[in-house]
Amino acid sequence: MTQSASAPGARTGIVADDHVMLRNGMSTLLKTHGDVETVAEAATGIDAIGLVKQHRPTVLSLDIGMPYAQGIDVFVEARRWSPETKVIVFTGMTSRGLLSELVTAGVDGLFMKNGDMDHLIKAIPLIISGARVISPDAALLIAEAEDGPELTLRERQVLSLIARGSANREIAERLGVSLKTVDNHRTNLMRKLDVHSVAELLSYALREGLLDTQHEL
Amino acid sequence: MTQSASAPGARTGIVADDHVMLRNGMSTLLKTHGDVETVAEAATGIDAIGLVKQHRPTVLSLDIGMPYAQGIDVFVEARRWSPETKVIVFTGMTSRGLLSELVTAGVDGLFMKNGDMDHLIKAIPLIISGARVISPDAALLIAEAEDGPELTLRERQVLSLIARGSANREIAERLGVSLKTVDNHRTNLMRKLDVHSVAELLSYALREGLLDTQHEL
DNA sequence: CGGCAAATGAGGGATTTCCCTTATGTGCCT
DNA sequence: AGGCACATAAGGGAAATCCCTCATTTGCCG
Repeated sequence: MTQSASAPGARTGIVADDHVMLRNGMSTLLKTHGDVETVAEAATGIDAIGLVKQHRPTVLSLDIGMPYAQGIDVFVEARRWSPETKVIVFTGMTSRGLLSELVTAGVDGLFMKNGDMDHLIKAIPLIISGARVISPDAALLIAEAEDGPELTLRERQVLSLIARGSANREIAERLGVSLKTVDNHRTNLMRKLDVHSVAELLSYALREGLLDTQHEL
Repeated sequence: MTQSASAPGARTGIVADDHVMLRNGMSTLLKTHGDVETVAEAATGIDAIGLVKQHRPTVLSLDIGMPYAQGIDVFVEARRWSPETKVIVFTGMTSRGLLSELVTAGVDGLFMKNGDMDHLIKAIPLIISGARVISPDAALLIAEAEDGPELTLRERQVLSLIARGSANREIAERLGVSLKTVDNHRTNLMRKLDVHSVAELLSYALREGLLDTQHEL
């Protein structure tokens, strides 16, 4: 805002995605519609954080489904090290909970990879000038999350460990509580989600992005 | 082969992927490195099959992780309706079994989305002139599959049903066998895969693409 | 302060897994 | 004909699950 806009090279960008082709596409988009020069690319969450720390770019385009460091953590870290960077999340994940968290955490843009590209294109200049834009498809998914069941912190922890293949006893040890307590959390979890087997539980955890499909377990 | 090669517009392509940006990228690549004009795009497996049937293009670029009609079936159908079309699979799926099947089924090119793009770029002209090219990273994954455990038909069926959340009793009914038989298959499955819980079993099924993360269950 | 949600823990019972052994029939390959 | 993989089925026992009820402590909010 203190700088006039059209000076070449004034705006820098970092593009983080594990697919080269998408990084190229996003770079082009940023350049064409936002006059943003991509100065670095990252294929993992950790790299992305490091590069943001180093370059403090105008814009960070971020996929939150990358190997090593995932989900909302990458965004939070990036923001911590460079609060003025506009963060655009462009992702294929459809986890309602995760998208919801991202919005709450304060991303500047949220767009789905399988969505309409026009939304993104039109939003780029707006975001650079300070607006926050959530694409319609993402907004729809988030709206669905509102009326979903709410899990407590402990329940989410237990669910996550179940999903990773731990038995109740292991979970009890890791959380430092009794076997019976874990059993109770498990029961409550299943009641809340209206499921009746580990597999169904897993399916939920998967949808909500509580599991890393590629690397965990 | 009966036509000389460099006439503009002579080569047509169809690009199937559920992400617009990747379709754009692939179209550009095909045009630049293969003189292929993309005549249609598909975002689902069903659409892809329909379009191939209709256009019978020189090249089909295919992601095998799309909604509606998945995996190897899309390739098989495409080949049935247009046997002379060169099919390049460009995917993010890392299922060793699936990749292996694709090669056996006879795809002309196999490349990973998170791999090095140069492999793909260099391969495009080769594939058009009749070569079959499997990228190094895909080849590596397939090699790993060779010394993996082999599951029988029944075991795969049982695994798939377990993964979808069915209890042994349901599986027994659906397959029309005794509860004990399912139990036995389950035991064998776990021994072969060296896992000891449903969650771990699920993890395997997921890695191998036996489950549709997006739409099943 | 009373009410309430969250987390903890236990009792207890029905059901299901998990995993071992043993056994039969079928079909395919040599 | 013999060998072998596959699918089928059963017995049986240890362990884990699923799912009730009940109770205590903590902390927050009006």
